[in-house]
Amino acid sequence: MNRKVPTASGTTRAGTSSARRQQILDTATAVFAEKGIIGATVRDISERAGILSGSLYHHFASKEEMIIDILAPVVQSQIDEFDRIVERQSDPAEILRLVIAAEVAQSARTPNVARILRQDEHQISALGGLDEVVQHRRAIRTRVESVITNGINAGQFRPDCDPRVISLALFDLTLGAYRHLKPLGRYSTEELTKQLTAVLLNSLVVAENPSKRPAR
Amino acid sequence: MNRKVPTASGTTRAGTSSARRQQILDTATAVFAEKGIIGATVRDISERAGILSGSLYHHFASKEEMIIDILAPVVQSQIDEFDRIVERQSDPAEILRLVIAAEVAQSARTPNVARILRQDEHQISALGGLDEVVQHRRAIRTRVESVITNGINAGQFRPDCDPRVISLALFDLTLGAYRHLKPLGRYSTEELTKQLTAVLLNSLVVAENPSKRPAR
Amino acid sequence: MNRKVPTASGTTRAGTSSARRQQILDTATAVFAEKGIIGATVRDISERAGILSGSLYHHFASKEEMIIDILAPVVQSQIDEFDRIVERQSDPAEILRLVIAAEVAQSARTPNVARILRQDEHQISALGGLDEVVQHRRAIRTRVESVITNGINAGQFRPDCDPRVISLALFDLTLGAYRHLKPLGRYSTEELTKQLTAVLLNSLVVAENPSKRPAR
Amino acid sequence: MNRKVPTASGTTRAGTSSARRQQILDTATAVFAEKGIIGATVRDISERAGILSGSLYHHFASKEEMIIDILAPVVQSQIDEFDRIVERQSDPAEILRLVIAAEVAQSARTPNVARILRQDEHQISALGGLDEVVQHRRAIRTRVESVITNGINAGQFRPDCDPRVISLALFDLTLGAYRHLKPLGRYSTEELTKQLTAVLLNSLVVAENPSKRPAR
DNA sequence: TATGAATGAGGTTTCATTCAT
DNA sequence: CATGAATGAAACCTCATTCAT
Repeated sequence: MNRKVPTASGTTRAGTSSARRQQILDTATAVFAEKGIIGATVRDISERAGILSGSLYHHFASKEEMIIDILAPVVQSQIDEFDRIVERQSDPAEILRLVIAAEVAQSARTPNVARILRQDEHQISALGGLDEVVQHRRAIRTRVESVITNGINAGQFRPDCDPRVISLALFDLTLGAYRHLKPLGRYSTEELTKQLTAVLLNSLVVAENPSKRPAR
Repeated sequence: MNRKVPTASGTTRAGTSSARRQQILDTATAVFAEKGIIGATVRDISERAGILSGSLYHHFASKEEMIIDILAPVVQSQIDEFDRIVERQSDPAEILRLVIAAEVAQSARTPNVARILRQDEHQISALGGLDEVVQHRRAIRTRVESVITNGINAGQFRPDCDPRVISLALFDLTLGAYRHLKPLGRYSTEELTKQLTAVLLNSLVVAENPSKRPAR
Repeated sequence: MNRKVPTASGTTRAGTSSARRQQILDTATAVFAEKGIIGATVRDISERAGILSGSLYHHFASKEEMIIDILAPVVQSQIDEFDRIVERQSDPAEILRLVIAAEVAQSARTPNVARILRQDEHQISALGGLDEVVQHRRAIRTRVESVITNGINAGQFRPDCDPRVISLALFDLTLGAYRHLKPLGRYSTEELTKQLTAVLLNSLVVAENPSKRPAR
Repeated sequence: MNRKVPTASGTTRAGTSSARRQQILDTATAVFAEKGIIGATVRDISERAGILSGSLYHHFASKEEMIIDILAPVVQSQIDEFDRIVERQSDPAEILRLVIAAEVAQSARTPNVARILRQDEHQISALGGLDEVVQHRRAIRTRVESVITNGINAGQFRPDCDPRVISLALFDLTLGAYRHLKPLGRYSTEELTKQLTAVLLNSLVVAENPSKRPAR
């Protein structure tokens, strides 16, 4: 029981990770995205999963556990991705470019989770038991700030840009990416990445000479 | 906060706009901002207002009415402001600059409302009875999109920028402005406006020649 | 609001101590005694009180609070009584006599509470939030043990009596007193006290001479 | 524990008395004693038995059947023992002495069952299907009362002792015996029997002359 | 206007029990 | 015999709202 299933992260918890469980989790993700973490009732989820509400508790200890199991792997993978990026790259501009690409890709892969993270930021903070998730997200933001600061100190980024403002902007914009992406929107991941990279980096990188304008 | 706007709609019902009513509304705004529209209970608000929960209903017909009375005037004033701007200005870049400034100023004036609009976007859409507010906000966004399209058509903005992306980005960033502003943050309204204008316009405006780079 | 009503102890809590509250509390005491702390549902209580189950929560924060508010004053008064006794008396036999009388009197005054304390000892220990009550009861028992030990050391009580056994016996018997008392049973408080005193003290007191046999 | 008594009734249904069944029953007894009949869930028991909760129902038709199968044999053996005693003895004092000894011995043999009988008296009465057990226990008490009455009528016991009080006291004290017994407590069965006999009989037997005091 | 009691619908959760595999 | 998924009733509790005083 509870063999470590590759849930895209090491977040396997109490509940068994059966196929049914994952199926319910997917349903729940959609419902949470549609109605919000609080607005979505356990009955909403169970009905859509073709189950009685009490039966959910065979798979999950609580509504909160469902939410954690939905969000934690994604946030963890964001951190992992970030780690991989800064491991391979040292150029601040390049790092930011890759971070934006990664975040947009994540939004494309798990749009419902992105929507939840964006819409229910408040409830997530207040939920208790999601402290880990919240802290992880804060951790990434802080590290992106550092990257920007490094870029400024290296003379590569404009000194009049506040790293905190830019960092928050980066996540504000990439988190909302799901609104533009297929199938709902008209953009592919790559095209949207280009757009957002342009918005965020053009304002940041010092234009040494016209031929080297960073984003097109 | 919340100068007596014509209430933007016929939503004013039972309660006349007494001083007490406004005082409760201010308290409610703070509580909604802190706990979210759903998370904040009528009792939370009444306790903070030094009143019993039942007594709130002498001033407001429902929790929903409170929310409407909090949000509608602000959103209406955003529209009015926008109207005033496009009335006086025709240059797209200049319009965007002024819109950004206006939005940031609004965030500075009513930070709690900004926080509510940002955090509870979802509940606001789903609440029913706030359709007006929701439509107003959508209306502004559409009109900003038009302005950007005009700029592109006029050759002033880059053709590879999607007006919808930029428009959403503009509101994403300005709505979150309250996080940087005093008294919580370190920025004055003007300084933050400069930062955000840089982020948004640098990527947009065609750099005809170096001496004309739009934002510093 | 919440003026300190003389609840027979200092246990006034969050909920207002209105007349209605006390009335509900009395009803609840009867229901708890009949069906047991767990067996009695919030609906059982509210129905008998002529109220909807949700309305109980206007008066009490939780079922647990009800239980605490029922038990704590009685247990506290037991402690107070015990304090008063040992203040005035130093003779161990006399103390025990008075303790037995006090416990029986308590059982007569609040038979339902006695029944709850006796029947739901287990749930009370496990409930959490009743630690105070549980510890109080344990405290009295320990102090009665000391009194018995003193009696033994003074040569007044038989040395082959275990204070712990006698102490537990004393509370076992007096707690069950409500079963014999009017109106349910056939005994008055005084008569039953006599009976139980006989049972407990005859075995304890060293019979110095026939004319001084302790209980009749 | 629980020698294969003829089950005292026709309650044995689905499960044959396999070794596994008895093993689960022992586990259940411990859990019921620890958490109480209601507090102990079927899952608690099954977990401790290393089984899934649903699988319990291959051995028992219901939770109630488990309880019956735990309690009935013990209560039945108490009755049998009592029968054996009154068969051989006619002296009321001697009968009581032997009854006390038998009850304490039972408490020593099956302390968990004793604890259940003592703690969950209420739930047992209310459970339905345990009527037999309840009636058995009541039957013994009534018969002990008769013995005491006989003793009074014979001039052997004090006339001012109420048989009902003494009878209840006897079972109150012996049922609680498990609290004093090894391995938890410090007493052997014999020593505790002596103590309790002293408490109960000293108050009862008419002291004809000092040399004949009944209990030491 | 304010109070305080009450409503009633609905929320999350628990748990004994059933049953196909 | 055991599993694991599911059931369904019922438990405790929340909360926006109403209303007599």
